[in-house]
Amino acid sequence: MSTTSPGTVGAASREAAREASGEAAREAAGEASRETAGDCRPGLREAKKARTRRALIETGLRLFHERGYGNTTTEEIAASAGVSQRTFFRYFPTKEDVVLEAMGSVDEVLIEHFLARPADETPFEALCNAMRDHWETLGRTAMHHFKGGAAEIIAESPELMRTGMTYCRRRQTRLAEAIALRTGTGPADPRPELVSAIFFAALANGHQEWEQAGAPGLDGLLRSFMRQLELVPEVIGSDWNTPAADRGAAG
Amino acid sequence: MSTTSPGTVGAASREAAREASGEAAREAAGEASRETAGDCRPGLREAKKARTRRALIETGLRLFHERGYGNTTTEEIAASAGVSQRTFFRYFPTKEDVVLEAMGSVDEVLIEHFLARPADETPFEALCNAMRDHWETLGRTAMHHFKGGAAEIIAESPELMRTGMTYCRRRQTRLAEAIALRTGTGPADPRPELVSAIFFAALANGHQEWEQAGAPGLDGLLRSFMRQLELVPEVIGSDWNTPAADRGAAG
DNA sequence: CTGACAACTGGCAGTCGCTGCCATAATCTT
DNA sequence: AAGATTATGGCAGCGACTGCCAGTTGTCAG
Repeated sequence: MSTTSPGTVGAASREAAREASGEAAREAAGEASRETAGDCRPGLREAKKARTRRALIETGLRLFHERGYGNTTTEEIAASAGVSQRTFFRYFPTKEDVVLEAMGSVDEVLIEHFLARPADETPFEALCNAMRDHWETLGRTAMHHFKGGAAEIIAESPELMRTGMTYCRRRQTRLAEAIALRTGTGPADPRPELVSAIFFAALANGHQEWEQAGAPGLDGLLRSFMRQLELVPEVIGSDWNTPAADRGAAG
Repeated sequence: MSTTSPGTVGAASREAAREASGEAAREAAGEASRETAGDCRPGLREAKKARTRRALIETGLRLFHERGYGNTTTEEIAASAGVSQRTFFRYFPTKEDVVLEAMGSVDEVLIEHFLARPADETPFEALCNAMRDHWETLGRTAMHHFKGGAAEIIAESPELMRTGMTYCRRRQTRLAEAIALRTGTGPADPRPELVSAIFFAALANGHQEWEQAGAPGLDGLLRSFMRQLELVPEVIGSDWNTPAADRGAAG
């Protein structure tokens, strides 16, 4: 993977582990494997696990923010969270997953905005508008209180942002679920996943553009995001069939 | 020093190295640093480097194909190519780059088909059609001779295919260049990069779908690719604004 | 041809992500 | 409280990747 790579038997086991953690992420604080059905959390064990998980994420983000993602080792994160490195890797299959999971909680806010958009909007339109709504929320409220707190830390750390964008494909499924929910289609419909993939691809492009422009502030990032998103229909539709040389080079 | 870069610490240096190698890839066999300008290849040194590079790629692909990507170490590749591991990493910043570069040569064929498409087609349309042309070429000619040979090896190894798709974002720029060439726009136009990103995102989705279906043959992969690609305009355009529940849950 | 200079290479030691294994301790069950 | 589960820590180890230094090889002037 980007920062490192797998040890023993290669990529296959990694992928498996990653998916497992993906599912585990959302059942993090509940869901006994016993017959104690539903929401009742059966005990102290689960609570402790949830606490450890949260501690890992918090200290992880903090350290990433302080010394940079690449300059923070998993051992340091584990130690700062009061567990062993071995335990760290029982909670997160890879180091990136700490960032990804934090980013996931940010995505949830986006998803809420997305689901709140008027029903006459196309899924993709709703996504674009939700992005703008989301950003405003981020800029207004999140800067003040420091509760869930992932958003600001990520927003303030270009390196974290980059990590989150690099692996954005792994965030796509969660958004696809929300899209499927909104449109009412079933899990066999490939379209939600596709819109989600395109959305994130556009964001990744925007992020890259933003970095190449010298990362001119967070507003600049939003502008890049929105520009790319707005370009998508133009570029896919029949608008852009300029055979050659229309709006001059460097246009 | 074209292939390597002096890493300092952490992920940032990694990224830098990767981009450096990306540029180096295409100037692999030429370009002295002296004032001997142009195409003249000034010597034995460059030739040797090119030969080593090719050897690394060939043995790398062969070993990946034989024992799997994850079960092949960089040390084995280096040894089989007759160089040290240290030298391997002077040619390729990461192990994946071997696959990526091989895949790049496959992409070149796609790009040729793309550039050969009639001018009245939208860039995205041309891309879709080129994909189909490309695949036919792959299935017909490449299976017979074993010259450049990357295509078949990759096509026959799901693990390599997966690696290539996982990091497909790093292939996007080359394709974007071709798109810009065809449309005649300059490097400041963000649209080629965006189409390229969307194209690869759709492919990645198709690949994922294909894997989840149990990887039903290469024709199945092409079908998944094409299906996703064809869905893109439908999903982005105004066709799909089903507020809720139209074509029944479960697809 | 030769010697200075630059680029290329190998080897070593070390860091870090990540994993399997096993003994121990904590929690849950009855 | 005994026994069955499950979480944890520590250790040893693999493998990707890097910096450093010394030795080799191609290059180019004289």
